[in-house]
Amino acid sequence: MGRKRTKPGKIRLTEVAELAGVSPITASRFFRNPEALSLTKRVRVESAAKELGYVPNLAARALASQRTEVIGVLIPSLTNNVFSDVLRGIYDAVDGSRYSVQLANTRYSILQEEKLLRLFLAQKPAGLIVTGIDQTPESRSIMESVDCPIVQLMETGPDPVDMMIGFSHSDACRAAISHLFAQGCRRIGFLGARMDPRVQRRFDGYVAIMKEASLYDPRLVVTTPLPTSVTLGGALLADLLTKAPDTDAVFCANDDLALGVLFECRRRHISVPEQMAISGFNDLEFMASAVPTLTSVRTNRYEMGRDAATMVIEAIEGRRPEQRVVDLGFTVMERQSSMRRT
Amino acid sequence: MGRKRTKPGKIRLTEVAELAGVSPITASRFFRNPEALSLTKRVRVESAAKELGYVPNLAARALASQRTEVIGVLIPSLTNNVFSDVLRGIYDAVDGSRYSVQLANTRYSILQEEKLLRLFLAQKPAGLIVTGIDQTPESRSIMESVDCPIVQLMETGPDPVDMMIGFSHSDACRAAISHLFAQGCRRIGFLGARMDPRVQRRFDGYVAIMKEASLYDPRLVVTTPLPTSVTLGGALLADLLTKAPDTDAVFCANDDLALGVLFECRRRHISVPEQMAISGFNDLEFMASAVPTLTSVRTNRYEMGRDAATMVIEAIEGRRPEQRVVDLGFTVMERQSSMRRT
DNA sequence: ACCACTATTGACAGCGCTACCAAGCGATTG
DNA sequence: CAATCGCTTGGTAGCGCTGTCAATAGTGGT
Repeated sequence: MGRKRTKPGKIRLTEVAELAGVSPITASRFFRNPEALSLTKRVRVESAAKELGYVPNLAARALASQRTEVIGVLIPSLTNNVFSDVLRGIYDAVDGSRYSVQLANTRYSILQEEKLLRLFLAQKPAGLIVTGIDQTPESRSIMESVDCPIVQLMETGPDPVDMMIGFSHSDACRAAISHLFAQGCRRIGFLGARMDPRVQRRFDGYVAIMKEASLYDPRLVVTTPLPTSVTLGGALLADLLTKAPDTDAVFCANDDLALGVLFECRRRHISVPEQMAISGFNDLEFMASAVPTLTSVRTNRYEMGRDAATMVIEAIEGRRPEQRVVDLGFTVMERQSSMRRT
Repeated sequence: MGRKRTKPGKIRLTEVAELAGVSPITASRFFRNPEALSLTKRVRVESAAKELGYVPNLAARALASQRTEVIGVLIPSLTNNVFSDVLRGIYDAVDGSRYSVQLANTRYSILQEEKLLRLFLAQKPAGLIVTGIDQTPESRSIMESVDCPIVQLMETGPDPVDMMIGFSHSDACRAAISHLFAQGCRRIGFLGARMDPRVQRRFDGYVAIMKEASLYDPRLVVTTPLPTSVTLGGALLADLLTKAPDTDAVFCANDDLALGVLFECRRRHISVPEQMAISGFNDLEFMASAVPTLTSVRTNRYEMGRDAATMVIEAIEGRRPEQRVVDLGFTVMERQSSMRRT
């Protein structure tokens, strides 16, 4: 004999089936596809399960069925407010479904992402949500050869692996710069920290529109690979003003930087927006209540997470969405920090 | 016969064992306890596994061993910066170990927490990290009857279920109020949002020290069950000034509120700290770079998460920590927003 | 040389559940 | 009235791994 037998107190599917007077396989079906049972058996199994307090053993289920009910989520950071909003959306959509979330943090490394991807896929997740469209070629081909639904998050672009939900960072940045143009700003600086692919694309949008207006000047650009922070926003503005003292506006690649810029302007007695217009990006909650209120680009982060999870779940259950690529758009929230003409 | 046989391409432990020329059980031991093997077999199994690209099937392992390598984490919110720092600590400590994190969000509901706890424990996690010390009696007895290590996070208190790591919110609040006393403040308001148990204990500390100084006045207290935000900080200050126009300082139960108060003071041309001293709580990054810089109580959130996860892992592996209750303390970061006498 | 003892290794029998196939059954059809 | 169909139900045989125990090999003491 192998080992000591199962602890007698343990409720297995067999016990439920016995109490309900059906075969184990029928009881099993009840939990996976109740409609397949006749009404009488369905009721009997249900009450038996409730009476015994049965909880399915997920490990056994996964082993026998070669599938799990786990949705893997790969995000680059847990700290960034942007991702916590996205995550909240994902968890809200997944809670209440039969699925659960397995979260992993790539720390902005696509090599780490590739590693985690392999790890996830070895456990046969039901679905996958990944951040961005800049996977390694290996990651890409791993994802393409896998048979679970995948959503790429945060950006839109050509050539989705499977599904995609996000918006155009480049266009969003262009819209913010256009707004600054309309306010009469010409020497518009670009501040960026942690140049991840999303920030890079915002930067591309900035360069393009500035060049189109023949206003591009490399001295107006200050970026750093350091992680973003409010303090850093102040430091980057200081750099910018050293390189280009005639700067009349700054586009900050995220809102933390914008807040830091606002504080730095106060410190230096630079009036906002008269001497310096400011635009942030993401429209975090505090932007609307700063003094002056801060212009930003609203992105639909919560919705992005929620809809991504919903798309994955629908696809798992065989209901593929009509459109594989969803653009959630953005809105330039024009506020005091950039309103020169009113 | 039951079903179609395993897809031939699939690498199982058996294949690894075969290639290495050992029995499957020996190969199995290699992955769980390499030291138990002789050097030769260890090397042979290792290279065989690498050559075949073997990845263990966790479902099978969990089923056979009746254990998992999952650490369940229950937190009340994904949005709050405080928890994202804690989570980052947890993930940092768990990444690189054999364990993985299963995260669930209680949404500040202890009933939800109880439900999730049952769900987790049914899957036999290797360890558990829960937030706070205010579980329902049922949750409490469930946790006590379970045999995996458990860490309670965020607070210290008597009577841990198992282990505990945090600090005294009441003492931390008292320390901040003492500092405001030392600066000559007497009419010190308390602003609180989302009155979760931690905030409640900060409030208890406030009431106690104010009463000791015979300065307690209910008109100085403004709280709301609404979730916290910067905007809300401004609104709460407005309420406070209506009820108690002679307020000369505010203690904000978190930093978002403090930032909102700062902005509201600017809006109303109330000078900080001369007319109004401000203290926040948690010491988020932006506090040090606001203008004026904002006083806050630094809490060691990242360390809390990291150490909690480390304690759980150590305990799982049989190395119980000497002290079951760890107090990580706090530091009042005295900054411009409260420095009246310099 | 013999024995107790430890360090390695292997055989066996499941862990709890589900995929696959087939059988039972009443209803429908030619 | 037999053949057919669709729906429900059950039997069988694993899914890939590990706990338990026994067997074997190696060690040093007397």
